[in-house]
Formats: sequence, structure tokens, C-alpha cells
Amino acid sequence: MSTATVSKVLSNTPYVSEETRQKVMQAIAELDYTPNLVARALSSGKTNIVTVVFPIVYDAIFADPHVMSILEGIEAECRAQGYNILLSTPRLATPEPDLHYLQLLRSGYMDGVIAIDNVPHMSILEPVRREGIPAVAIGQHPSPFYVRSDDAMGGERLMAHLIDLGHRRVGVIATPDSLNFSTPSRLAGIRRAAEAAGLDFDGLPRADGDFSTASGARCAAQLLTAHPDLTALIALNDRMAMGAVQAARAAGYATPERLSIVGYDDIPWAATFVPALTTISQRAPELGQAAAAMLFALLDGRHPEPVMLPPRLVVRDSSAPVCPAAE
Amino acid sequence: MSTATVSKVLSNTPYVSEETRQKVMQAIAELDYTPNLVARALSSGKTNIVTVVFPIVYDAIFADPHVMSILEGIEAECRAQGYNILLSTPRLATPEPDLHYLQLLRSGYMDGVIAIDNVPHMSILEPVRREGIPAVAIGQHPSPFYVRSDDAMGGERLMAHLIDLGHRRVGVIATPDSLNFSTPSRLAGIRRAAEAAGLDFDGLPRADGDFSTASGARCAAQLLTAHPDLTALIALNDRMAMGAVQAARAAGYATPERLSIVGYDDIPWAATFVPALTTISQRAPELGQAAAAMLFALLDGRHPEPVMLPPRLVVRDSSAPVCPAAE
DNA sequence: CTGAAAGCGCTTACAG
DNA sequence: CTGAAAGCGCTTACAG
Repeated sequence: MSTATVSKVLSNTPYVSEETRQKVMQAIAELDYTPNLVARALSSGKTNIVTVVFPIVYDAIFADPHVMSILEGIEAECRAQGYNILLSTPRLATPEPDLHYLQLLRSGYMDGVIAIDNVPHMSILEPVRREGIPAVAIGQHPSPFYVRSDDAMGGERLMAHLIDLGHRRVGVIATPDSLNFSTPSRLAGIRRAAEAAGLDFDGLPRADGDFSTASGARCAAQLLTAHPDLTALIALNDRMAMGAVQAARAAGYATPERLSIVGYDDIPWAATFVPALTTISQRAPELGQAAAAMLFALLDGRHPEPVMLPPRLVVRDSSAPVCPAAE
Repeated sequence: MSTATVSKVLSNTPYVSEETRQKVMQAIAELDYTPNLVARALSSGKTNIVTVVFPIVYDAIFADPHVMSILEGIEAECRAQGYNILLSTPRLATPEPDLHYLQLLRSGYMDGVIAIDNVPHMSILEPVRREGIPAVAIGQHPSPFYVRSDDAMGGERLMAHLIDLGHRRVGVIATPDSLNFSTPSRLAGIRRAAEAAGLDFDGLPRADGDFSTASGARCAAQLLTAHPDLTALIALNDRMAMGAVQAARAAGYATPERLSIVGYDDIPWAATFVPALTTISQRAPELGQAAAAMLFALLDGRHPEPVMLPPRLVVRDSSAPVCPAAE
């Protein structure tokens, strides 16, 4: 019973007699043998490890519930397939490349990588491609294999929801396009819904924040001061929407009675916020799960199709029919 | 210039002539050489990988901001020391051990592990010890090397804060002891502060939830119905405190004017909640950072001392002097 | 101070 | 169907 034979049994090679297979399995059970994956990786080139890359633009990636939900989906799929997860959070804001990250990519430790790649500034997958490592992108950076949330559809559904409720004087709380690919896409969707309803999108009051709660509050205060007759605010993420609710309340606008406010992302906290937030769910765990499944298909030699996940409108308490008194 | 020599230069072995060192360094730069860590791991037994273990009791570990803040601290220290992070989230609720987890531990992929080990039910570090892998625990499970937050001190500070504000009729929103080691510890601290002020801890109204927002709301409603004259509520975590604020409001108790409510953990969301929550910060990133530093000391052959981190009281808007009308 | 040799624990053609 | 041999890319005594 050579090590070669044991190896064959473990890898389910055909042409092993049932008898020796039994003997090997029994010995494995008796000795409580578990293969050394490092040695296996060196000889076979297969590590059974996937690297998950979450670039850090400013900070606090670990406090971002949306990112963590994606990780949850990736983890579930990896666990189901017997893969382990190596976590990498390269810094994106610095001008020079992240050496720690580049070194990891060349370590030989991974079979493939899954990366959130949605910041226009630069693609974190570029060095991965240079190494020839199989990769799938979650986001809009060009990539042969990607999983995306349909942000335009999300923006459209969110705006259509407000229009259905009778709102026409809607303020937009966005961010500069350069912050994230999702911004221009969501805005394009909002435009589509607005124009379908005969509204002039470019005439809508708009203020730009940076996705933070504080910036949402600032934008709302600014919009309501300049346009006291707004009946709804649409924010490009939940945190800005929550800041907006608070600023609006401080300015005497009750939500949703006087002013509807909607967000985007459906972070866990949106459901327990008061009022519970009407928002768009990107179905983050499914995004992560699909990305992992796509990578495994790739590693399996298949050529998977890109995935575009339609987001879901989640109607809760922060939006209501336009207030008659405000008309 | 043999591979052995290159290896010696890379590992900073003494007894290498300055001249050959220069030559090697230049060749490395020219060829853009990066060592294969898998091969290095197999021959040296050192992987430069640390496994971080977050056991999943019910679900949603990735949505727990406290856990993610710990991860943030671990990541910072690992990056500074040039280590990579393998993430493992074994299931704890099932009766049989998590095979995926056990297999990972025997894979040879890690130099050491850091685990959150604070659920009384069982220790997730037990199989790690059986393998003889260096480990540090974050939590109260017995371990030669651990980092803990001083939960008793936290409970004491939180209760002392309410007492300082004049509160004596305080309701306690806790959980069963079996849920987490932190519960009995925090309660012990609350008892200490209560008795120091001449209050009968066992006479304080108490209701048990499960750390969820909904359970906090339920407990608050229950406590206020049975004891309408309470002037303050102390919850063992922020999410229950936030649920309590909402239930109290629904029952006609304004916070903090009529009823002070305090939480524990200082999750990011506590600061933007309305009213901003008075709470205890466990300084989670420092907890993670200290745990990683302790593991590296261990791997370095040193014998680090356990760490007990004193928590910090964070006073915000949900607590106020006892309402005169309520007296 | 430098390099040849063995070895880390597997897998994979290859021969039998 | 089974096993001997080479090799994955390093590190580490050991000899020179």
C-alpha cells in the first residue's frame, strides 16, 4: 500500500480495485489521517484556497454591512465546495501599489480570486490578471467574468416607486461619479423613470454627499432650504437616507407624512430604523454566492456566463403618498 | 549563486558576504522574483498565515459589527507583520463537530489561530489545542493565552453612570447566562455598582432577551407594563437597547426625558441612532490588535501575558438625570 | 562565506 | 490494478 495508491484513492482515480480501496479507507480511519494540503498544493498546483479581495478606499470596510453580506454569500458557497478563504484588503487610496497585496498574489497560495471591483479610480484585479490567476469581479470594472447588481434598474425602480406615490418634486442626494461606478448607473435609472413620467431629470434639485450619514444630513438640509416644497428625497444609499431623515425632522419635515425619503442597499439597520426605510436590496449574499460559483466553474475549466442580478424594491415606512397639504 | 545562497540572503542569514548579497538582491530585482510561499511553507513549516475563527452560533456573524471591528484590528496587526488571514466560521450549533473546520486545522496551512471563544456551550479552540497549534482566545473560555474585555467593569461603569444621574428604579434587559459568557460578567458588574449605592440588585426588575432588537423591544414593553415607574433601562447590548427605545416610545415613554436607556458594545450605528446611545465601548479593534500581537509573540517563542482590556463608558443622548416628575 | 544534497508530504506520469 | 521514481520550489544542516 504505497503513498501513491493512497493518493489515488483519495483523488477518486478510477482503476483502483475495490479491495485496496477498502483497505486504504480503513487505514485512513484508523490512523485518523488528514492530508497535508500544503504538500498537496506544491505538487498538484491546487491549493483549495480562494482569495477574497475587498479594497479599502477610505477606511472601515469591515463596518460596511453591504460588503459583509457579500462575504457571507461567498463563504457559504466556498464552504459547500470545500474551499478555504484568504482575506485581503489592499489599500486603494495610495498612489503606489499595495506591496503586501502584490506579494500575496505571487505567493502561490490561491487557486483564484474574487474581488469587489467597483471604484472607477483603478481596478484591483489588474495585477491579478497580470499574474494569470483566474478571477471574477463583483462590480463594473471590465472583466471577462463578473457578477453585477443592475444599478440602473435599481435606480429606476426606486424613482418609479416615488412617482407611483404621486411625487414629482423629488430631491436627489447623490455622490460625485468618481466615488463609485454605482452612482452614475443609479442616476441613469432614476433619469429613465423620471423621463418616463414626463419629469425633467436635469431640473431635479441635487446635492452630492460621500455615502456617509453626516453627508446625507447635510445634503437634505441644503436641498430643503433651497427647495422647501420638495415632497420626496431619493438617496443613493441607506446611510445618507438615514441622515436625511434626521435633518428633515430637525427642519420640521416629518417622514413619511410630509416628506418621503428612500435609500439604497437595504443594510440590516434599515429595517429597524424609525421609520423603517424604503430601499433597494442588491441581494448581496446572492451576489457573493454567484461570484464564488462562477469562480468554481472557471476553475473547473468551464466558461461561465456573466451574471447581472436584478435588485429588489423593499417598501417600508419611509415612503408614502404625496402629502395633499404640500401640493 | 545557488538557490541555497538566495534563500540565505532572503532570510537574512548572517555570514553572507556583502558582495554576494548585493548580487542576489540585484538579480531578484531584475527578475522580479517573489518566493513561492507554498514551497517555503512545506520546507520550513512556516506558512505566514494566521487563521481567524469566528464561530457561528445562530447566524449572521458577518452582520455583527462588533465581530467585524475585532477583525479590523486583527487585520491591521497581521498586515503590519506581513501575515495573511485565513477566515474560518465553523458552525457551533450542531451537535457533531464541524468537519470542514477540523480538516482546515489539519491542513498545515496555518502557523497559529485567533478565535472568538466566548460561548459557554463549547470551546471552539479545543480541537486547535489538540492539534498543538499555537492559539489565542478572545473571550472567557479557559486558555493560557487570551485577550478579554473586562465585562464586569463595563457593567459596573454603566450602572454607576445611571446611579450618578439619580436613577434607582432601573430595569435590566439581559439574556440567559448560557448565551454568552459576557452576560453573567456584565450582570456581576451591575450588581457591584448597585450594591455600592445601597440598591438591592436582586430586587431590580429583569427580563431576558436574545441580543436581538426585537427581543429588546419585547423586554422593555414587558418591564414597563409591570413596573410603570421605572426611570431607566439597562440593556446588555446596543441592539436590545435600541429596540427598547422604540418600545418605550410606543408606550409613551420619551428617551431620555422620561426614561433613560443605555446599551453595551458601541456598535457604529449607536452613534447615529436617535437618541444617540449611551453605551460601553469594548474597544473591539484594540481587542483584535492585541490578540494578533499576542499570537505573534507566541510564534516568536515568547510567553506573552494575558490581556484584560478595560472598556470605556461612552455618554451620549439616551441617558439623563432622573425625571423629577417620575419621582 | 558558499554550494551540493537531502528532505518537507504529497501527486503524477511511467513501468511493470 | 499497483508501486517506484521523479519532481513541485523552497530551507536547512553539512561539507568544503
